[in-house]
Parts: sequence; C-alpha cells; structure tokens
Amino acid sequence: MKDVAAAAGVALKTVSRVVNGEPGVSPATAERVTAAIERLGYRRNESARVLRRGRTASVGLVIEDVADPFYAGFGRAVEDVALRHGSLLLSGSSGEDPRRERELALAFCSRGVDGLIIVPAGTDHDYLRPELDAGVAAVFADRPGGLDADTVLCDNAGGARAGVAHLIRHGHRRVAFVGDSASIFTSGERLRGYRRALGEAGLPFDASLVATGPARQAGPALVRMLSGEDPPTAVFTGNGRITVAALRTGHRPALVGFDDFELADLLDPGVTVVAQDPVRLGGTAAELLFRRLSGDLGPPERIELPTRLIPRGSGELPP
Amino acid sequence: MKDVAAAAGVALKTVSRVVNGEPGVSPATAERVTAAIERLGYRRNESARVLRRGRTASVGLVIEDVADPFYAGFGRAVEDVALRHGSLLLSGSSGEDPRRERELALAFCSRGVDGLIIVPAGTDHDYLRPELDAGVAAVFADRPGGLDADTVLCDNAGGARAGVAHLIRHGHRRVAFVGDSASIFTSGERLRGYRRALGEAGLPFDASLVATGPARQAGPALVRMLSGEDPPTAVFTGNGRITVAALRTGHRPALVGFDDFELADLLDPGVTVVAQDPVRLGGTAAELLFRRLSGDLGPPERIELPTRLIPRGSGELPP
DNA sequence: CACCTCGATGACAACGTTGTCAGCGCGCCG
DNA sequence: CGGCGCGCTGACAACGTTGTCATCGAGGTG
Repeated sequence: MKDVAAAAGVALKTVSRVVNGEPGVSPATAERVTAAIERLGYRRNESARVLRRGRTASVGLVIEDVADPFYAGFGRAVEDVALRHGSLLLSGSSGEDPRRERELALAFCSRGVDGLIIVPAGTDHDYLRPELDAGVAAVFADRPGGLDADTVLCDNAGGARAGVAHLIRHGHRRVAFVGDSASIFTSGERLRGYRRALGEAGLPFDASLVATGPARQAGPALVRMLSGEDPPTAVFTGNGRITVAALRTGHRPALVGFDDFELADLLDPGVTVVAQDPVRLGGTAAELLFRRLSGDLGPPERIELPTRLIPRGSGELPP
Repeated sequence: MKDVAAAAGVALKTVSRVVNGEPGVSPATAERVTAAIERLGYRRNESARVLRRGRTASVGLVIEDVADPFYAGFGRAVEDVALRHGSLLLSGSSGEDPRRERELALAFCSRGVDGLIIVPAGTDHDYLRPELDAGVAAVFADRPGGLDADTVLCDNAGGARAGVAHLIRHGHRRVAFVGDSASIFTSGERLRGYRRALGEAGLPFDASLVATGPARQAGPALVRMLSGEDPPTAVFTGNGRITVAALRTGHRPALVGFDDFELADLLDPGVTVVAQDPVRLGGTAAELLFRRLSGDLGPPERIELPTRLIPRGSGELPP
C-alpha cells in the first residue's frame, strides 16, 4: 500500500480510501491510484485489516467430518449462505474429538471470525465464554452445546419414533436398534424415540435388541443379533453410515434407517428412511448466525427441524 | 497481552516469550505469566502475529464442491495432512466458476496462507503470479493449472481407455460416452481415452454416441441415445455424478463408470468402475505442498496417479 | 473583500504481536 | 577485587491497515 501510494503520488490514506470505496476522493485521483494498484499487483493485507478493525467478514464452521455426506451437504449449505452474506467460511473437521473441536474453534477465533457454527463433539463449551464475551456469535447445530446459545437441531426422537412405529405398523414385534455410541446426543435421542415407539405399541424393551457403538462395529453386532436365538424381524439403524453398514452384512431384514442417502432408492428393495435435511439444517444455522451478526440481540433460540419418513420398500417388508 | 503483562507484573515481551515457549524466562516468572493468562482467558491474536511474522501455519484449499463425495474425500485427506504438519486448512468451493476460484484463492492469500492447493476451475492463473513471487507455494490438483507449478493428476485418459476396452472385450461394438462438459480438463482427457480405446479395437468413432454437458443433462441425453435407432449396447460414464444419473434413467445397458462411489457394489448388478483414489490424490498434493514449504526448491513436478478397474457386473454384461 | 463552507487530501496514532537490542544483576575467573 | 560473561528482563520499533483530526484551496455569501 505504501508502494502504491508512492507510485500514485498520494498519501497512504488516499489509497486506503480508494481500496475501500470510501467517498471523498476525486475521480482523477482514484483513477491514478487504481492504475498503480493494477500495475503493482497490490492486494490488501487482510490480517492487518482485521487487526485494525476488530472483526472480519468471515465465519468458522466446526463439523464432525467433511467427508461424511451428511456433513458435507450441511457444510455446503453454510458456505452458500456465507457467500451470500459476503463472508468467507473457514471450516474444519473435529473427528468427534472434543479437544480438536476446541482447537479448531479457538483457531478460528484467533483469526478473527465474526461467528462460529459448531457441531459439538464435546459437551463442555466454557472455553468459548471469553470469545462470546468478546463479541463472537455462536450457533450450535445438530446437537446442543454446553452453553445457552442458539441451537438448531432436528427432531431426532420424533423421527426415530415414527420410523420404529412404521415397522411396528407393518407387523413387527421384535425390532432391533443399531446406533452410534449412546453418548452422542443424536444417538441418545434416537434411542429415546425407539423406546417411546415400543412403549406406545405396548411392546417390551429388550436390551438384547439394542447395539450401540462406533459405526464399524455395527455390522458385526447386527449379524450376531440376527443369528442369535429369537432374532429381530426388523431393524432400525441410527444413522446413515450404520444403515450402509447394515446393508453390507448381506442380511435383509425389514429395515428403516435414520438419514437419507444417495442411491437408497436404487437398491432392491429400496431403503425406507427417516430423512433429515442437512442442507436445511446448515442453512438455518447459518441464517441464524448472520441474523445475530447483524445485531439481533434476542434470547437464544432453539429450533427443531422436522424429519420425513420416506417409504421405499425395506421398511414395508412383512415379518 | 498487555493486560496479562500488567497482571503478572512483567513486560509485554516476557509474556510473548512465555506464550511462544521461547527460552530465557525463569520458571518462576513463567509460572506467574501462565497463571495470569489462565485467569484472564487470554488468547493470542493470530492476525497480529501474521502481520508481524509474514507467514502463518495455514494453507488454503480451493475445490469444486465440498459436497461432492469425490472432493469431500479429497478435502479430508488434505486436512489430515495439514493437521499432521500443524497447519490449519482453509477451504472453499469454487463451484466450477473461475471468478469464484480466484476470489477464494486471493482471499486465502490475503489471510496469509503459506500455500495453496487448487482444483482449477479456470485455465488462467496469472492472478497467482504476484502471490507466488511473494513466496506462497501452490499445487494444482486433479487438473493442471495455467502456470508451471506442481501438479497432481490421475491417469484420466488411461483409465477411460481401460474402462472402454473392458466393455469392448466383453463384446460391445457400440459404446457410448456420456461425460461432463468437454471443456473441463478431466472430461476431455477421458474422452480422449475413449477414442483411443475405440481406435485400438478398430472401431469407428460415432459422434452420435457421445454426449457431453452438465451432469443434470446426462440422464435425458442417455435416454435419447438408447431410444434412438441403432442404440449403443454399452455406456461409459465420465464421472461419478453422471454414473448415478445414468443409473437413475432406469435403463440398464452394460455400464462402466469413471469414479468409484459408495454402494456401487450393492446395486444389482454391481457397477463396474474405473476408480481413482481421491484420498491419495489429496494426500499426495498436500505432501507435495508441505515439501515445498519446508524448502524444496526443485523444478515443478507433475505426478500422475494410476486408476484401477473394478469389475462388479455391470461392465461384464453381454451386448 | 473578509468570512465561511465544503470537498479533497494528508499526517499520525493505534490495533496486538514479535525481532532487536540494551540493561541489569549475579557469579565466576584471573 | 575488578572485570567479564551469562541469564533474565524490558524498551522500542515495525508489520499494513484504518479512524481521527488537521490542513488547504476553491467557491459562495454578506
């Protein structure tokens, strides 16, 4: 910028004015400055700008895994909203590790993001307190965080309940639940919905029909269950990865899965799912964040998005 | 930092030393400073640090679409390598728009990234020249860029050739090519491989068997082709999205697709594909970048990764 | 003609950090 | 006992930008 000013024969501040489109520069001067900028290939140093101005047009996103289709769609939706608001999106994967989540969120903050969208890996978010006090906005998505901040969830319990009820309505009395670690919020909620559906149908809860744990253990667990005595006739899977793991076992019990996924309709039979909408989830969280950034000071909101049962065949198989 | 210094009764510089783990601070003082940092919830301002030091431990990634499974895996691999090197990854989607690609790359540069990995949307990268001169490293991935810089590609032409040859070997004489816009590098290369396979088998090139364009037009184009007179008996699809589009048409000609995708093996018949490895592609590009960042000054490299034909049934159907 | 207004421009400080260099006190060596 | 080296600490400038305020000259007004 100094060089540009020298080249154009003006003061630093005038260049700054031109670069930022501030008024109070004669067209002739502006022209000269623009030419010098072009000639020298000058580009504003964003770090210095951030340092001086305090905040920046950027927001941070911490998700579980950018390569998971669910979070990929989610992330893309957030990126689109950020772009529309003229903001840059910084994002990273926590890999379900609270330490890494914290590290990422703080890295974003120390780079001066205006706000954060976090899919919490942990439950303790006190580390965010100083940042929030410093004016950073935060929205939790997909799972609630350990602070009273804006939160966008989907109706996990309700969706699972509807999915399990669907299987029961088709005559199943022994319905298994295969899900992620019960310590993950969404997983716990879905399990709750499962129990509720059983209860409402007057069916007993049988712990031997429930398997929770990392997705890679889901397939073997299901196989064990199906080859046990008095096996389930239907299975409810707790998320997309586990649904796919179940499909890969080669067994084909009646099946309803939480999360829609590509090609679910092209399998034979088509896979009945309880679909949540990652794009809407991300978009809603982002819009909420930008509303805060533009000055909305109301109390924290908690939005719950609906799910949708999509029958495709696997959930309508008889016992 | 100022406050911390005051609270601990030391000078600014001493706090800086503690924060950066520099030697030359007595344990007692360090202890006092650490306590003050903890108490005040102090966090180093990364922008100021960047401003002062020039470069930062972060790299930028510009890909086509974070929600595309291929690029999602790619991005995740880059992120993992960056993490291993203690770097933060900034990433964004160009959406195949050269303007947006440029905007993102420059936004990353103005935030002081040490290096860039770019999946080029455009062909002109002169805009990067000043940044490269300023010491930013750059690697092009998946497609070559408009500069003589490090490049990591996969063997597009060879893979397509192998896939088409596979169909021909199974007795097909009329093989269609349905691909992305021919202006995209990978698409052009794959088309080249297709023609080469035809030529090597002594089969004529028939322009009416080739359809290129955006993925959403691929399905209809294929249907038109299959319902025309003298239709193809086999189809080679130019990328994963187009393969899925072809599957959705409901027609089931013999099919080999470029790009592997989840569940390809569970469809009936399984989908034969020419697989490239997005994780390896991303990992290789990232390793190359970090090698440059640690001082490797050799001439630009061009790495070409192999592809692998995975027969699953659809490519072995008879005419 | 003196005065005022207003637009254009510039000088300067400040943002938070780190590199450089200087100072201080202590122990050791000659 | 004087001087020297070394470990620890701090003062200060600089990074590139922008907000604040001052200055200057042209043109309008009484």
